[in-house]
Amino acid sequence: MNSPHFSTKERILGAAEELFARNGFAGASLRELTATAKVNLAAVNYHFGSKDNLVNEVFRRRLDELSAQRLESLKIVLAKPEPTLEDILAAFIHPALLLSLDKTGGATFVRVLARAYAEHNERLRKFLSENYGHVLKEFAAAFGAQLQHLGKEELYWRIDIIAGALTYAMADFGVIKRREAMSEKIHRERAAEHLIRFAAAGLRAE
Amino acid sequence: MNSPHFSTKERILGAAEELFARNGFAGASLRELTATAKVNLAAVNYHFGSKDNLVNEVFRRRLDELSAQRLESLKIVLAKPEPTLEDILAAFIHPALLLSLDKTGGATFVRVLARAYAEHNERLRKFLSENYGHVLKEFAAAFGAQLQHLGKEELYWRIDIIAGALTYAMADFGVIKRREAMSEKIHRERAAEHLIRFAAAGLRAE
DNA sequence: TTATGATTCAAACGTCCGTTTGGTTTTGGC
DNA sequence: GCCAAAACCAAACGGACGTTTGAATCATAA
Repeated sequence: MNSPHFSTKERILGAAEELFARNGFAGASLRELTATAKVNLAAVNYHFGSKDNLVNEVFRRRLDELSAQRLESLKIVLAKPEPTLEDILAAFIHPALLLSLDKTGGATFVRVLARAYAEHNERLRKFLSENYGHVLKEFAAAFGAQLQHLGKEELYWRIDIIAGALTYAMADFGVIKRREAMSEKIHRERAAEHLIRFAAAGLRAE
Repeated sequence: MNSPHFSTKERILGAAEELFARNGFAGASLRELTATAKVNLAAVNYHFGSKDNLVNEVFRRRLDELSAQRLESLKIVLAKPEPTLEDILAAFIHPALLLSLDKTGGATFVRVLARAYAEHNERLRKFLSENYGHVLKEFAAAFGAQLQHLGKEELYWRIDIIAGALTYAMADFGVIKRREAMSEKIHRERAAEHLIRFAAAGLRAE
């Protein structure tokens, strides 16, 4: 991860992902972070301007790709003659599943994402909303076309809850440890399937 | 909440619950906390020994009652001739639902609980496991009696996931704001119903 | 080779943190 | 009303924090 052939910026981002996942944004200090990344303490402010902005960039690095994959999957699904709710949900969930199974930090990042949810951090929310809000909007439109009886707000927060449940499910939470890394993939795929069924029922409710 | 007729300890616990929910454990400083509670800075260390221990006591105050209610509900359910998985799940989930609807800080506490999940804090986990692990154990035994084909570990982490999903669902997460406080109660009750169905299916799976 | 901009570095900045101290005030039993 | 214990308080402690500085080092194009 932090091998010397990675650039300083990349080593910082990698270490930040690890430490933010383990200790939270406030709990991870730049001193520990730069020590982990094997860079000078001043490097974070030199390359990223501030710790706050480093947090943003940690998200940007992963969410740019995740959002692109979601939108691409959505586009494919909507091209079908009669796309189902489950199809649209899969377009949203499967890219996150792939990310959580990624071996180069993606799994760690999913935990960072879950932290962001728990933190209710206003500054971070604004950043995420400004930069990735359009993805939620496109999915909301796709769901809305299938659920015309639902109000716009109602629809939005249902999608939001699904995003939260997904994040949580992928983030390896809980008190008890898993048995083997082997079944991790299968477990996550199962979780995604359950989630899709659950979310589809939730969306159709009322 | 922090009216003068509450004791210093109670005012500290109330303010701690609020600030831990809003800023996290590391993010909430004792200076802001004691200012909110309108007590002297030294009062936290005088009454609770340390900030870490204050965190423990915030949990103890609510979880003692929550655990007792869960165990009582479980006892009643197991006295029935043929208790279903849904019955047992309801015994676990309904007390948390009641807590989340409580108007004197319970709703805030549920968010603190969700933070604890996200934090992966080893010290806090140990405290929760030592003090409330027996509740999970009793429920695991009840579920196990109905699901004898499941391995013990498998069963445990399924329960754990349910606890996580419940916590998340009750914690008011998500990016989008709710419409009215009025429908809050109904929404939560619906969420609990969905959760019970979802969890029952998850437990029966495979 | 030299000049220039980008990068790294050790050191220090001021601020805020959790905690401790020592003294003052309040409380409750006699 | 007295006194010991409990509670409260202002002030200070050392340490860790994010950030800034200015000089040293590196890379690279002229």
